[in-house]
Amino acid sequence: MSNRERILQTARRLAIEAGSVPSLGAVATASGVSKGGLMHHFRSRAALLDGIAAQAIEAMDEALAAAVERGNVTETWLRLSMSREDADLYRALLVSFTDSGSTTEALLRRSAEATQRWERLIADEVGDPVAAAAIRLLGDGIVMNSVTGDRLPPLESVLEWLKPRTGRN
Amino acid sequence: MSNRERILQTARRLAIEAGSVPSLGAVATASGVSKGGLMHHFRSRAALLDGIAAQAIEAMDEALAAAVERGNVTETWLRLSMSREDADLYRALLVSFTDSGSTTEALLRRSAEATQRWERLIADEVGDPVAAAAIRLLGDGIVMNSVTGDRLPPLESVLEWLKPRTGRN
DNA sequence: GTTACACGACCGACTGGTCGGTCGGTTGTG
DNA sequence: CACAACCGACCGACCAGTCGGTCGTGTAAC
Repeated sequence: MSNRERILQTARRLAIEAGSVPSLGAVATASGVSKGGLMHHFRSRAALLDGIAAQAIEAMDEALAAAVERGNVTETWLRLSMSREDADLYRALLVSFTDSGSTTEALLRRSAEATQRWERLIADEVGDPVAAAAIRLLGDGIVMNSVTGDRLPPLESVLEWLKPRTGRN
Repeated sequence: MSNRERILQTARRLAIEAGSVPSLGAVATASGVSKGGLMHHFRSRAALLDGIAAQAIEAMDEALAAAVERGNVTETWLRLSMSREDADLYRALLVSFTDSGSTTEALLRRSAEATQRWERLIADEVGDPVAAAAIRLLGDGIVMNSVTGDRLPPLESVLEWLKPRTGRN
């Protein structure tokens, strides 16, 4: 594995653990490279965040593409939203974007595009754009709620509740 | 208005504008008090966050209490979630909680309690705990989505979509 | 009625520490 | 030699929290 990849992996893990992407020094140390080494691969903090986000978006794209073939995009979306690890990562990224002034315009745009892509996949499955938007937003809400660790309704009951409103009738 | 109140108001406004609660110095300056003056009223950054959150929670409690009498808790919940100002404030608070190490245990608990309170109000109205949870999470998702400024489906269509799944049948 | 004192509100310089980013230099490989 | 990968000391900005001090007011002793 290249050092660049190792840095990305480590940063991802630290972000999940800490709830936000830690300092560049911390990421460098944990990755086993010097600060200069990190800066060689990522010219700024924004570039690092960008890299982590790109990785996360790609992973979600792949998971949903596989779900399309299985015909359970909605379930996969909600299941991943409930996943501790993924939720933590997405929340950490959101925090890092919002908080620092290091948000790239390009990153925001790519993030918005990914969101639209995923919502379209859901819409293709449930056949109703409003339902698709609601399901996507429901997932985002689930992600955000893991901050306080609230009890969530089990996935099955949510899908059951969703049922009469989805599926091409 | 007391200086304490003025600080709280200013901090709230800055948080909405900035997407996170700014530094104590910035809040102090914008409030027209010195750093020491701010520290006199709020002994730590955590205390300030706590104060802002308490204010926000109280405002939401009042809005929902009024909605109960009007019988439109669900609509009010979603409408406030879509409100630019409220969404920005809640997101800023969430960011500040997650990011810094200054999250109070008490604050997290009070926040979780408020969440439960609101979800119960929704459940009372729609008569289905799963639907209530979904509606609450939907609102949270809407709040989080205003980061990227995605287009949201209009409130009316969401309520329309919700209709067959709510109301005591 | 004035002097003395206590007290809360408020001030702003300062401290200790963190962080993003820079830079001159070294290593290793084609 | 050239060039990319990598190192780590260093810089300046910033930030939360501290501290010694000022000022106005209420209160009580004389």
